[in-house]
Amino acid sequence: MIYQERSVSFYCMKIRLDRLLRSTIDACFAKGVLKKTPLPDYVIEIPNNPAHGHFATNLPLALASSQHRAPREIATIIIDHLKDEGALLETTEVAGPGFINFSISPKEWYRILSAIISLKGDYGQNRVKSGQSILVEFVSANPTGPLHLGHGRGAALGDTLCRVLSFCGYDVVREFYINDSGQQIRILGESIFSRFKQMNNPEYPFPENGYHGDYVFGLAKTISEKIDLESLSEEEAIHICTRMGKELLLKDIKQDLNRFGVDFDVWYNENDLLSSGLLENTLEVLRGNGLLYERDGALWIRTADFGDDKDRVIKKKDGQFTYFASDIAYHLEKNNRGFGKAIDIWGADHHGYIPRMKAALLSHGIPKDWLSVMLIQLVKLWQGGQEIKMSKRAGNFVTLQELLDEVGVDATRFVFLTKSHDSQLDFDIDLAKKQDSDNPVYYVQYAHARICSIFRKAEDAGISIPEKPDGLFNLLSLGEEMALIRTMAQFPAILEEICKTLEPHRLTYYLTEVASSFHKYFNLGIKTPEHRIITSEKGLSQARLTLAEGVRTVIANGLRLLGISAPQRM
RNA sequence: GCGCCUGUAGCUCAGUUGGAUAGAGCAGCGGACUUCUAAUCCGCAGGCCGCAGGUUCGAAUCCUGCCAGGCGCGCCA
Repeated sequence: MIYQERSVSFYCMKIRLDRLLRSTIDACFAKGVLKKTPLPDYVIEIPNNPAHGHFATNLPLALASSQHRAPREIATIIIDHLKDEGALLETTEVAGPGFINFSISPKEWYRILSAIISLKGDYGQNRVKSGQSILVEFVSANPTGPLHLGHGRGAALGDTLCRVLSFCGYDVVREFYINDSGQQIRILGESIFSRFKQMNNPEYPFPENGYHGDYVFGLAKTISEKIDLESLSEEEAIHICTRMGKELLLKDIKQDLNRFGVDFDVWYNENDLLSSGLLENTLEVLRGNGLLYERDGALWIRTADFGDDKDRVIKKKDGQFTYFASDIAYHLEKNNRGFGKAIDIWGADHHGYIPRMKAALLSHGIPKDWLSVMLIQLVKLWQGGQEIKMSKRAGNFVTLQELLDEVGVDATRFVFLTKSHDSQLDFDIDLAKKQDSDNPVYYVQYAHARICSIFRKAEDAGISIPEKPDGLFNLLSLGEEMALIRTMAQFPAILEEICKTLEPHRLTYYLTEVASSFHKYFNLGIKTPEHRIITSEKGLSQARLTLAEGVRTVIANGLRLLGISAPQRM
């Protein structure tokens, strides 16, 4: 068995079903009841409509054209030849245009509940990817201002992706690249210095592309209190402002991220890249491979040979390197560190850089799919019914910090993770502020708190989950109970899918579904006391408590991966 | 002009590898608390899945062409 049953029981179920189908087809070929043809593409899926069973396959439909027979007829043949020796199935039926619907025997579902209970915090893990190393670079905000909404979205997305990847067995390194050299950071220094001069001379000119945010005044004040800037030459003073401004901002950035529940393993300085000679080395290698040439006084790299639209300048006429130059060196360095895969999370406005980056890597023999770039679309901010246009340079933007003050970490993370990173996100401040009971995050958290409350009640009543509850599971016979188990069973598959598609937002939707399924079940007990979790029958209560414990486990594990708290009371 | 992303209910968005009757939240209307927590549940209403073709047993999903919005296409950072 390839998969460890304890960690991926749901997949296991699907794999067993698939194996059963394949051996049945083989048997049909051997008996001559079906023509021997190559197996077509087909799926085994969970039908939308619960009346269609737990799993359905379109195999008969897919076989129809090569068999030259009606799909329903083929479906009947397959069903007639099924040899379900492991007693996996409860029912099978031909349905619709030629699907086969399967329902799995309750015994199999109980085994999954049993696994959840014993795995606890580990449920959902799988170790298939054990050892595969992966570098995730995200946020990477320039230390020229505080983090804003867009960074928050990237942080939430990257962090949760990393949590899921490592839970699924990848060896993950989280990295923040600090653009701490170059023109932008220089302008920061000039802006701070100008604000300092303006304290005494309001007429002192402000740099044309300077940073207008209020925080620059604060930096000027802080720095000038520590250093006597007047005693220095202007050049020296600007240098100090640049260095200290960057450090102070970086400290704030780290603090904000930490508060947001996001931590990095590596803070990589662009300066180190330059001072260590890595950039120079990279250029030499490129030159050695004949990938560089001079034109119009600048140095160019032949990215067009590797899929880019055109060649790119790597060193400007004035002798300065472009950002692209250090980005190439940086990504080659990532590759040299031996990662099996790299993921970059960028703002969508950088999408034009993907082909040139991949071209540069490919020119070194690094395949295009080694690097995956996830683009984050814009976050638009709404307040008072209209959009607030934000610009970092103009200094008019809402910071992550302000957002967290207003909305809180849990709700902010949840909102960011409900949308696909591919679609723009409208963040309505008014709504976010007033949201306390309507916020979807509370819906999920409430399910957790509710279960905790039931356990407190159970304790008072002297009921607890027995050491080995498995024997009681056949008391779980309500449709809602079985549906709950089936939903819980999908958790590992959801996580696996997130790793494959790099779409963490699936997790928020899934958890909402689990919570919904539980709330529905809970509400049965309001009208019908015998459907409560804690009933007059001890065995039944214990079985239902075990089920509730499973739900609590799934929600807690899921919220942990989202970086959201799972409160005991609300 | 070229490229990338998006277009699904009044609003914000999900929708698995192409599957059966396209979903959720909010907003609207009507119900359910002598409870295990009503931050919940149930029901009603709401849709030309941007438009037009094509592929096939079958399309929101894949292909082509349009339309609309966003973002890119620098020896800017």
